[in-house]
Amino acid sequence: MEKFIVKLENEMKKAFEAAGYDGSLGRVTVSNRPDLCEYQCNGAMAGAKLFHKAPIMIAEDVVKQLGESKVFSSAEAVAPGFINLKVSEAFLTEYAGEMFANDKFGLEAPEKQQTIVIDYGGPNVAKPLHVGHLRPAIIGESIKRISRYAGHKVIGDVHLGDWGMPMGQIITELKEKKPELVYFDESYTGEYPEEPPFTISELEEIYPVASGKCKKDEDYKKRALQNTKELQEGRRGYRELWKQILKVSVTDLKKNYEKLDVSFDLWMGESDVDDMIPEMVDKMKADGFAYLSEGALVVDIAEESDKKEYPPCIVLKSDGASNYETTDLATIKYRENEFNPDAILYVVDKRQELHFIQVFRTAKKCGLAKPETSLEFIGFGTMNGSDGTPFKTRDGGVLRLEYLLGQIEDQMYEKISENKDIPEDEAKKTADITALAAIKYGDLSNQASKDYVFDVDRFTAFEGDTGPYLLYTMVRIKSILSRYKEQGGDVNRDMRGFGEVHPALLCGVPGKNVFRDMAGFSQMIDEAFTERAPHKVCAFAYRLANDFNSFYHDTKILAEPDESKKAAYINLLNAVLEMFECCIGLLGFNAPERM
RNA sequence: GUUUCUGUAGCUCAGCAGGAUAGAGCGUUCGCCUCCUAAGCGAAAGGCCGGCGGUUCGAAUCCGCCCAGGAACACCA
Repeated sequence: MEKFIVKLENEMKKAFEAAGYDGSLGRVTVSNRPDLCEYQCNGAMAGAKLFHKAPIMIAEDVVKQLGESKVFSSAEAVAPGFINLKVSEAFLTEYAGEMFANDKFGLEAPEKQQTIVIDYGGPNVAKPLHVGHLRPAIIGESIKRISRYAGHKVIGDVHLGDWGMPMGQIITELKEKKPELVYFDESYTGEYPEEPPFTISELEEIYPVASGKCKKDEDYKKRALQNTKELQEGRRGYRELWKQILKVSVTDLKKNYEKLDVSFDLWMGESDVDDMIPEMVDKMKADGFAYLSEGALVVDIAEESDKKEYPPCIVLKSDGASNYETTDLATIKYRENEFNPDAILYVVDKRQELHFIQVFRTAKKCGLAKPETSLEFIGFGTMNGSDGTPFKTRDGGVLRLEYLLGQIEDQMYEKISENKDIPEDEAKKTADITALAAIKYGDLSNQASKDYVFDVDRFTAFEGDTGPYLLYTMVRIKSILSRYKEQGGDVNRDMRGFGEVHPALLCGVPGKNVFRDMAGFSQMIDEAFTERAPHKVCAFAYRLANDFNSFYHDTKILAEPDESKKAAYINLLNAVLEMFECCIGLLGFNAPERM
């Protein structure tokens, strides 16, 4: 079904054309002067030059045509040429009825369903998730959900860092510590044990040790490089050991992502495309794109329109080994072969932009990606502490994600248990839900590309424009609905009832605002999807919550003596709640029953 | 140095296919719980939208030049 604003625009277009002007002038926007009108059209001013006429005259001509309009209850021309509009309640009601009778609140399926691969997360195996992994997980997950809701086929890939030097380092350290392990016996030909030779916490300890030794000890580093090479070349024991590293690590990562309510369709990594590399590289050479420069195999990516010099893309290092660019290129090729996507989105730290420019250009130039595939870099900004510098623990180390999460959950728990008399296990559960909402909303309500300040105190304060505020609004609705049910009311009402909505719902300004907010839903989804902008969902939900809370404040719902009016209110509550559920679902969190 | 991003209220941020009086939240001040959860609602104070020019009837928004801060700039991912 057509978007609400489009319906308004169509009405304006007709009026412009009937008055003898260009219909394209009839663009309608939500008013920036709510004291004067609900919607506005500034087309008369834009048309002044075109038609050599004073804007106010054009506006008046158009307004005259709207006299009979069923869409607008009022339209006036205001100096210097604004057209101020209010929608008719009948029209709004009709739209709302239709909206709730349709799936997804009347959101139209896309003209063409796209296949979109989203690459987000990007954790390294054998290393715990830390605060740096929070943003890609939250933003990527939300973009994935929004894109899917918009009607597209979406594949989320965690894209593990599971290949290369760190793996060799771990093997080296393990060999030093436990040389007796069967994995290191080159003459061994039997089956390898099922049980991993380490736990996740042991594994997590090994890597920093190995990495530290590499920096100090040249000889150790050489061995690590050698072991990396042997792993990549397929030494049997190393491969088996590596599989164990992967297994233990992925199990742990899944557990952690699950806590964040973040999930991936694919758990692939850099290693998965390793065997595609030789062929890919050979072809790049044969086609004349890749050549040796300073020992490394590179592809030039400079373009005429460039304002600065771009270094070439290094496809193979001078020792012949692959690097980050190599696996990313092969991964593009893999995704093209496997999914034939319309777009591949990379939700990664914005500091990696140059790398992705290199990879994208190389992929297009060498035909790894088809020309029409949209390769998009969605860079997010740094998460800073309240002092404005990158988020660190007090002693300067990286903060593990689970500690951060736990810390916020604990604070939430305290707050909840001091406010309300709730059983302990429910309080704990509610605290976890609320903490996640606070973190996710706090992140997503800012534009992804900007750096943002992660202020634990501000998030746990949860007043104002926060996730918990949304949840609180929802909980209030749920509370009324359950009471209504206790009193014998029918809560599972049919939303089609809005077709004959009770006039009482719209007569007050707050009620009408709630309806107008909801009517903008499909427009908002459209923008959030095309602009990859979850913060639009936040802004929408926050506005709806504000307007709903005003309505809530001056409407006594359960105390309403007129039963039909009360039923209409309940209908509205159901509708608003449903829309909230949808919005927070797109943002990646849930609401508790009570808080 | 080059390129690039950012600069909006004391703080954290929206707004940027140009439009009326630049919006929120926090914080500050003042109201509102005999009433469905006050994690709420209502109101006030607080701004030469980094600076200077330009385009335009009209600029936070578009263009140019400055200033300040961040980031990236070939074999780490």
